[in-house]
Amino acid sequence: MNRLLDDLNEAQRAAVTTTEGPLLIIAGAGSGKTRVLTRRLAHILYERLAEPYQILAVTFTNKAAGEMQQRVASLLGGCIEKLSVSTFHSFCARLLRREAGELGYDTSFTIFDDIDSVSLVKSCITELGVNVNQFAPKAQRRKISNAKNQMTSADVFASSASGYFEETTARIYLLYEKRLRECNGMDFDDLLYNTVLLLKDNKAVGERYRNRFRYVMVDEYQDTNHVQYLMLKHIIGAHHNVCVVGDEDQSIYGWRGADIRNILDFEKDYPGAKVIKLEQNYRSTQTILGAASAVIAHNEARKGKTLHSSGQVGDPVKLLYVDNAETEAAKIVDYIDQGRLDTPLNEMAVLYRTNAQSRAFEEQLRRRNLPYQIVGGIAFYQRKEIKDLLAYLKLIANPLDDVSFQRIINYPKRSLGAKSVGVIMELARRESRSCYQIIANADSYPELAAILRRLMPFVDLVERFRKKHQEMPIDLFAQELVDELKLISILLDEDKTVGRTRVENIEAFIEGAATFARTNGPTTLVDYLESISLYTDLDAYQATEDKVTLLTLHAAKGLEYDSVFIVGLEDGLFPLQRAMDDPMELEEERRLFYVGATRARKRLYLSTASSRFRFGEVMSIPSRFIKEIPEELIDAVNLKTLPTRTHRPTPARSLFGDSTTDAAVPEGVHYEWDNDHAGLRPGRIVQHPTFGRGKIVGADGFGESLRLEIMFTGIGIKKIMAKYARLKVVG
DNA sequence: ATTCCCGACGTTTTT
DNA sequence: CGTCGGGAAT
Repeated sequence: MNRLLDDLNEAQRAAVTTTEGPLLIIAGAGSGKTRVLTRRLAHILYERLAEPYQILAVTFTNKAAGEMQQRVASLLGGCIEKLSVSTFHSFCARLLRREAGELGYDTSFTIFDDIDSVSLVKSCITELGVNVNQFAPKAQRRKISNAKNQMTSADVFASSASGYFEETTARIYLLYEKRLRECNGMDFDDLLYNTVLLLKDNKAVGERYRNRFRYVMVDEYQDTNHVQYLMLKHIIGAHHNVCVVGDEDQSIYGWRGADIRNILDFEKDYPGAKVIKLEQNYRSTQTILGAASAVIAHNEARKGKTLHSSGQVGDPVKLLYVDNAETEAAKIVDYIDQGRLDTPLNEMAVLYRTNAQSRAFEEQLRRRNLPYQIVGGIAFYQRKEIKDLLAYLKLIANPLDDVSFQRIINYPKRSLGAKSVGVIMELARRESRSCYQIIANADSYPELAAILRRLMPFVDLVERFRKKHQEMPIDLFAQELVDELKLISILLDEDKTVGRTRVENIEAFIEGAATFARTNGPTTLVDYLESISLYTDLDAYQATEDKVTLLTLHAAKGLEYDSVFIVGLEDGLFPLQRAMDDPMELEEERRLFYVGATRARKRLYLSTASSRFRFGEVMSIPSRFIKEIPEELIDAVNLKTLPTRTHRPTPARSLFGDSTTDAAVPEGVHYEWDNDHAGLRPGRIVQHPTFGRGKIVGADGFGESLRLEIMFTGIGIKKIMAKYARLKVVG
């Protein structure tokens, strides 16, 4: 009677039809999760259990949200307006746009992206006169972010801080919050944090949303962090109709605060919860699934489930031993080229641990004229030229935004350097106004008399465009701004080599704005900026074009390909060095491997290089994950040339033991290197290029992560990473 | 004020 | 290796 239940297995059908009360769906890789989610949504609507606007469905990426929305629409034969399938962040942004006043923000608040946020932290650090070397803006911002993800306000953080370092972080946090508010800005974390504040503490607002949403659905629940967890708690009404879908084996965002306990403890959190496991894998061959399952079985923190493959046995996992990153790329591109005979390029993907690894593959692919696309890397909207242009738009939309102000007040050059900006900032602080508000009234401040002539054109420009922006579509607006600033010719003059691509990026930006204007009809500048802030490169990715895809393992989550190449499988790279001493982090790396391997439908290739350039040269040994795959599933190919070592050791390398300088690496799999920095132990006297002579007084960690405390004469104790410092043992 | 050069420093993954 | 920031030179 209801075709929504067609071609679903029993577990899937149960998941779709269990609509009332808390429900946990454990969805193994390739088990038809998206299908279940969309059918479930459609089922609720089809059965008239709720109106579209009464359902809240959240995912982690805009792309996933968009796809889900579309699939539900096509299941129900029409477009579903008002169905809010969105990301956590965009849902919160929309809610806050409406309710910002309740928290004392203006509704045109600006969303500070990562870069903006770090630069604000940095200026706070400078303002406090704190040593920037001791308190790196990025690290501080990370701490603030972690705090917010735990719903720890600056005040609470400050009251529990002890010791100089924590107390200083607390001061930075407090000032950062103050400045952020003055800018009428929210960072990414605030979107979630403030939403929780509202839902929790504001009776009227909380009630409104709790009454509205009759059904709540969350995808990728294993990746939710504490704030997101709280947000759900506070938005779910008395009905407790909450359905979460996830897979603890695919939790790979712990470093961003995701708390795997959310999914592990769901049944405790929501008493009476039903649990449905989807264990039938429809994607991969038995071999691939067997390899992935064998590896993940080494993890302790699991609910435990067994995936069954319905596919064929398939080819063995191919394992490549190569000399270095270049040969690795060359050989893999060989395989890609050959594979082209029966697999289209868009069905092949190269997965790596760090973005930096993409370069070698790009080179090889370009050399062979094989089309490719990279997902991720430097996000489009984070490019300098785009950020600059965006800063104009942001300042026009929000004159309180001092961060954007500082970015563009002297770009293009207006002869307003650090000194002038300093004067403006001081005035701003004194008058409790934003920088822009100060210069908009520059003539009433004698301090600005000297630079008045240089300020006026800038104010004039911003004012003219502010008046304009409601009258025209956003792309024309941006175009006029670019023309007015003469950005194109400035970019071309500025830099011969990258100027051209920057201009192209500006053009692409305007193109994107045009698309936005076309699809969203008449919108405000604020809406447009919001959509950009929450946009990621991944959202634009489509595997439809006939191109090989290069992407990180993280970015690959949720995607699938016929052939998958997981490269750089070396201890120290994958798993990363820092994860190797910590069992929890190691488990996360293992899950990452599991995610990667289960992206493959038919063929899985792994590769490991015996030496790889990373800050000078580092020898490496095959990833421990390789050994966790049953041998009978692997077809190993040794492409190493012997003898291997032809390079001369760099200064840093000479610190390592001599075992690596042996000319020939034995045939096959096993080679090791001395992980100790010979002689770098307490008591020794060392020579440092900048600090001079010093005595090692403490050591911590080993190998790559060896940290030393060295007492330098006349300087004091310094903490130094042995792998970076060019230390020489002298006594 | 701007430009250019050098050294320090860091690198995971991203909504 | 690349980026970024600081400092000196123009």
